[in-house]
Amino acid sequence: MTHFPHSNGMEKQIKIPEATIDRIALYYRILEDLLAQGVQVISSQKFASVCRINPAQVRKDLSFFGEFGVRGVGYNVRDLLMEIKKILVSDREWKLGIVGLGNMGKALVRDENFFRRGYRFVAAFDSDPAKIGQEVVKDLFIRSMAEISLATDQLRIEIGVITTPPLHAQRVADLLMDAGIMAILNFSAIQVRKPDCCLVHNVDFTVNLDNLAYHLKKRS
Amino acid sequence: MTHFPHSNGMEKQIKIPEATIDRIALYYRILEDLLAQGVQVISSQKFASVCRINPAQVRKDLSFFGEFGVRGVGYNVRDLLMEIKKILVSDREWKLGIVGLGNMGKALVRDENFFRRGYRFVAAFDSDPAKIGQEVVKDLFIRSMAEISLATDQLRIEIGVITTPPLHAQRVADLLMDAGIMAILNFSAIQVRKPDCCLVHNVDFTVNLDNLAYHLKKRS
DNA sequence: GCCTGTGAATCCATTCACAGCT
DNA sequence: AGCTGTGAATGGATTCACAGGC
Repeated sequence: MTHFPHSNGMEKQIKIPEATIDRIALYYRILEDLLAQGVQVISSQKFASVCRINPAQVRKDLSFFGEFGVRGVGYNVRDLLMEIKKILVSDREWKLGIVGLGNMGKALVRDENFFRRGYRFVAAFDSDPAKIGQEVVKDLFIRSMAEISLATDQLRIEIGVITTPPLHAQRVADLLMDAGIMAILNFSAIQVRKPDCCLVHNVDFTVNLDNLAYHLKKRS
Repeated sequence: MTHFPHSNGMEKQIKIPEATIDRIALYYRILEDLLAQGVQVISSQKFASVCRINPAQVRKDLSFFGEFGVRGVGYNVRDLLMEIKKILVSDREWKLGIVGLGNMGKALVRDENFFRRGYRFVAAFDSDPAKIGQEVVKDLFIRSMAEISLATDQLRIEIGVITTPPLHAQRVADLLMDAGIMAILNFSAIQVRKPDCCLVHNVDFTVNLDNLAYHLKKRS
């Protein structure tokens, strides 16, 4: 939750809002587009209008991490992209292990967005004996659940992705955490119990739909 | 953003936090579990500990919509479930149309969670001529993009789901909005431009991964 | 005694507004 | 003149703490 701004070591720690991290990830994606379009320099004003947020928000978000702009000018798109890459630790690959190769699991490992952003599925596990040994995508063979512990260690898996039915999810999460994994992206519709040291993000699209439905109804 | 609490009409409008709506959706899922486990009554204290949030938060969230508990006792699980069902408008079906039947699109229409929560995919569209006519799931045949407008109207589609590549996403969103759709769940990695009247939720798992990666790094 | 419902207090995030640099 | 970086002000959301009811 805290950070040494400007990376020169000894200042007081500053709390960085969680929302800022997520927006920075968004900025990264939009800066990529701008660069592809040949934009070299952009003001917080213009950039914010592309992102559909407040210009001061952009400047404040970036200011948590350093001073990346030029007064009177704006931000160099390529440079800012590189800075954000460092902030988000997107300047290296992250190794993922996925458990549960049903429709959703398969869709995720085949989704090239993960690869493009530096996320590599290096292992896949399923409890269905019929699936074990299947090559779900080039060079990725489905392993048994019993292999989770060893493979996590040997392949240095850093983030676990759970796409099993809810009933198995807690057991799978425990296996992953026992194997030393500190971060989990959980697509199963349960709240995973976990120690404070482990990070878990839950993804449930039907919650998004409930939210949309609520607002649709309210407007009508 | 506003609501008439207790549903008797003429009180001043109260702003309901967006986060409250999302938590209410979470409560709904957890109450289903509790009911399945045979729990009949639960205090905000116990319920909050299951949800891993603050008890006052639970009570405050619910209080925006009415008084559902009994002082000195707690909340009746079945009754609260029914009340939340009404709040979230989960007491009826919602019709979805999906555009883009790649890996992710197919995984979504085959995911039984949507069905269980009352969300029905009633139409599927893709631009690939080879896919048109395919039965992607029982009774759901892929249509051409040209049919979006007519089908949306005839089938009374209420929410659009976009699972196309980013390049097509804006065009698809425009088609859906032109056809009168007021809510979109967008899985493509772009920020959709839209009028204020239309609701759009963006889903990008790689943003979740970026967030996890950031925190993993910071801790190490 | 126990637990809900809620105003008040606190905490956090966003936006304003301007000093400071180019 | 133009735009960043940031303290101060505002606006929201969460939590506290207790009055009120079972």
